[in-house]
Order: sequence, then structure tokens, then C-alpha cells
Amino acid sequence: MDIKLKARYEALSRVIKALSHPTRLLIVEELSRSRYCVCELTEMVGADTSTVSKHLSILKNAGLIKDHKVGASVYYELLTPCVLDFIGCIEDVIKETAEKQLEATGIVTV
Amino acid sequence: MDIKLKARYEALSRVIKALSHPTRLLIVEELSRSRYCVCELTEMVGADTSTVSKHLSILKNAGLIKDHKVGASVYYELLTPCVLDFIGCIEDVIKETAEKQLEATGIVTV
DNA sequence: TGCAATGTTGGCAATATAACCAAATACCCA
DNA sequence: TGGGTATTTGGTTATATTGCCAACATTGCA
Repeated sequence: MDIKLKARYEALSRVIKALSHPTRLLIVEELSRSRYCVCELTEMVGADTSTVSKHLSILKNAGLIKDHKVGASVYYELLTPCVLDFIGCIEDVIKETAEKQLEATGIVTV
Repeated sequence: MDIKLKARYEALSRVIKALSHPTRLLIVEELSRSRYCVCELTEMVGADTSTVSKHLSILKNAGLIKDHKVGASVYYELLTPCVLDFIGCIEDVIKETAEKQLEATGIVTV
């Protein structure tokens, strides 16, 4: 395969990989509503602060969010609202899959 | 966190994870243009047939593609064209990130 | 029927992810 | 300045992912 194309797919997959974790999806959706600091997100996620901090750094590294300090706190905000459409698309995929599985059972006809 | 919400994020991340691999992105884009059998995709990808077959089964499992046999061959087709928009969005993210890095060097002003 | 071609599955080794704890850093205020 | 709060980073362990090879299954054809 062409080297340039390969690099493109690798770059794409790096960003998509950043989105492919339940906690990071939650963070992205929350940040689509408002800016939050790490401690607020930690509360929402319900995990160790260090864990949340690492998730945030992965999203930031992927270019999806950015941060700014306010006092001792670090606030994060979403840079790319288009990822929300993406989530909507994936949600449709899941819905269709579920419907097909229901059909397969023969219990209902959609 | 709410159990139902958690399940939703896990379902989303399962599908996104299926997309988060260079080879699988290539396959999705190719399948957006036409149906292909495993041997054709193997050629395009340039990896072992078994490797490609496993990638295809991951995409199929995620509900993104489906297959049908024609003789000894298995053809795959894309079920969800909306993932292409998604790829476009991610491409923008990458572009913006690259521009910012250029700016940071001070070499150019965008 | 026997063989060649097409795919899938199991196994193994290498690598990547993820979560927690502990330690280090940065910042604010008394 | 000293302590407390907020965050990041390093270390460790457990788990998941990936790629190839080998073995097996299916199909078509001579």
C-alpha cells in the first residue's frame, strides 16, 4: 500500500482510538455541554483522579480537547463538536444491529 | 454513574473500537466504493489472509458490514455509510492539529 | 473422487491499554 | 513560609489486541 495512504490511516486510527473508550466518550459528551475541571469530571466518571487525568491527556493529545488553568484547577473544553454527530451515527449502527437480532429471534417482526 | 448510561457508553465504544485500526479503516473506505471478497481485500491490505479475515469479522461483529457467499468466495459490503462522515470529521481534527503545531513553530502564521 | 482455491479458527508471542497506588508538581491561602 | 487542594507522572499488574503460522472447512472443477 502507498506509504502516504498508510500514514493517513494511522493518523485517523490514532484519533479514533482516543474515542474508543467508555470513559472518554462520557467525557466528550459532558464537555460538549460545558467546560469542566478534572475534579468535576472525576466526580462524574467515578474513577481515580489519575485515571481521569490520563484519559484527558489522551483526548488532548488526539486534538479533541484543550485545557487551560484557572488557579490550581485545569479546565477542559471540547474542540471538535463534529464528534457528536459521529456518536449519533454509531448509535444508529447499534440500534440497527439490535433490531436485526430481535428479528432473528422471530419474536417480533420489525 | 447510571448503569444504563454506562451500558450505552460501552456499546458505543465497542463499535468505535472496531473502527480504530488502520487496516479496518482502509477496508471500510474500500467497501464504501464497492463490494469485495476477502481475497481482493487481502490484496489491497497486503497482510495475511487470516489477519484480514479477522479484521472483517470484527467489523461484522460490530454491525458495520455484512457478508454473503458466492461460490467459494465471501463478499463483504458496508452497512453504514454514515461512518464515512465520521472519518471526514476526524480528518478535520487532524488537519487542525497539524495547523496548530505549525503555528507553534512560529515558522508560518495561518 | 481428488485437488486447488477461498476463508475461518486456534494457538502463540509481542505489544498496547487501562486501572490503581504512590510520588512529584503547581498553586492558593492563612 | 507551611499546609492543603488539584493535577500529572511513574511504576506495576492485569487484560486486550494484533499478526503470523498451521490446521480445518467449504466450494468448484477436472
